Amino acid sequence: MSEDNLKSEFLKTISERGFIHQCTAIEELDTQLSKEKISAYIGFDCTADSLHVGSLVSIMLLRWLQKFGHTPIVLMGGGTTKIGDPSGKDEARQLLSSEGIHKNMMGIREVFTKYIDFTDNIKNPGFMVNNADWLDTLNYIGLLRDVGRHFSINRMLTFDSVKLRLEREQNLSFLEFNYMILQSYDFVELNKRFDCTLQMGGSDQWGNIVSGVDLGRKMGADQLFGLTTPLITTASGAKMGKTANGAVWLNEARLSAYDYWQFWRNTEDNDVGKFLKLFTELPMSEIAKLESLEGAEINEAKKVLAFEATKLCHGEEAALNAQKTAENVFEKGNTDQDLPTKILNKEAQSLLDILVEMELCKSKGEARRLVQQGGVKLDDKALDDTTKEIVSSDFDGKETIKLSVGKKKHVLLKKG
RNA sequence: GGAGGGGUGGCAGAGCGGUCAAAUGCAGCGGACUGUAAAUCCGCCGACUUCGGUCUACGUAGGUUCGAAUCCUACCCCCUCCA
Repeated sequence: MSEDNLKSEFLKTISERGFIHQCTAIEELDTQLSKEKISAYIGFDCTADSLHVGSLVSIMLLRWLQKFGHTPIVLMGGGTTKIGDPSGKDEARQLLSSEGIHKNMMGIREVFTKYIDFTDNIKNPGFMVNNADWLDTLNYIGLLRDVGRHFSINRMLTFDSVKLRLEREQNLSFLEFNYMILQSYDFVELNKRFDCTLQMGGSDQWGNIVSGVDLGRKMGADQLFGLTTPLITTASGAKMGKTANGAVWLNEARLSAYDYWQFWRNTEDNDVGKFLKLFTELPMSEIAKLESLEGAEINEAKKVLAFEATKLCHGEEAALNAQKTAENVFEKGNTDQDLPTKILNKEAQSLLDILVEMELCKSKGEARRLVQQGGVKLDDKALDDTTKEIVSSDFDGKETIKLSVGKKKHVLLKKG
């Protein structure tokens, strides 16, 4: 079970970069991986039309897999999303319609094309499959006889996903109880169809994955393997992936490249090394150097992290732009054309309205409070008048002025 | 089917006729200190407001009362035990 003397390049790399939490039969898997190229998959829910950084560990894992010549399979949970995974959830999720699921799948696909090569130009192109393709047409009796008989209720009750619900006195519907069976079946089906022998996923998926491995053995599939990634938390213990504005999405429409860059730039000191290993492809030697920076110097490492992570997600150009904008705004205190801009068409426009409209505040009450507390600045001068209107004299002859909330949220105002 | 317990703000969890826009903790936001970090301290944290107030909220719908998150009735949902 040791991770120290791995032979395969893939496992060696992901191990030293901190991707491995648990793994079944790691030695056999290592042997297989060093002998031949395999196919491996990770399943993704279609509960939203984009993915956020919470899934980024999995995405990077598939990327590494492809880099080492193996074939990454992205399994879209078009079928299982209709069920809802109870793992890690206190309450049953709302069920989604087929149309909603389809729309979400399209959005997620877009995110993946940035990390995985799906084109035929290489010998191991990745591909996406939708488990609705086989789950939708399953026959109940058939499933029970072929698959259901291999599952022990006694055993299922011991899995965390189920146990927690029971212990916390939260309802667990039969529908959700079946999720594990379907996910296990997915694995066997993927093995049959594409010779897929490895399922990866987050540590919360361990139970589901192990079930799949078991089911494979019982149903006479090839030997299957499972590998999970650790749950990534920040050094202060919070689940990573939240910012002022909510989840950190991976598509531009949901979160701009600039905000994405900012998210990484604001990493806690103690996380920089960990994040560089997981979310960039920089060589380990370079990461070690960056990691050893101390005090204010570690900000340089954070910039590298932000640039590399943004480059992967939004491209090099967007990453450079974000970096330049940030330098202008934070280090030089200037304004920058790349900030979100609001064009003022009216002679005088209420400050509170602008704050809400530009999503700097959720309500006018909040905006008012913010002004009273000195959190709103116009060209770095704090405002204290809640009835203020922006008029042309505020521009002081300039084309644009900068409106800020707190230290990190900035917006440009422009005369219309 | 029977008996009991319960549904309160993003979450957890008090309140059990007026002093309740609802204690406390967590999360979040602003300020101070800094390095766009962490920790710490201070302030805020339903909506609207001409800052006097107004409105909407304690599962849903009615009722009692001058007054209800708090009492009554019905319904919905959840939990536990029994069958």
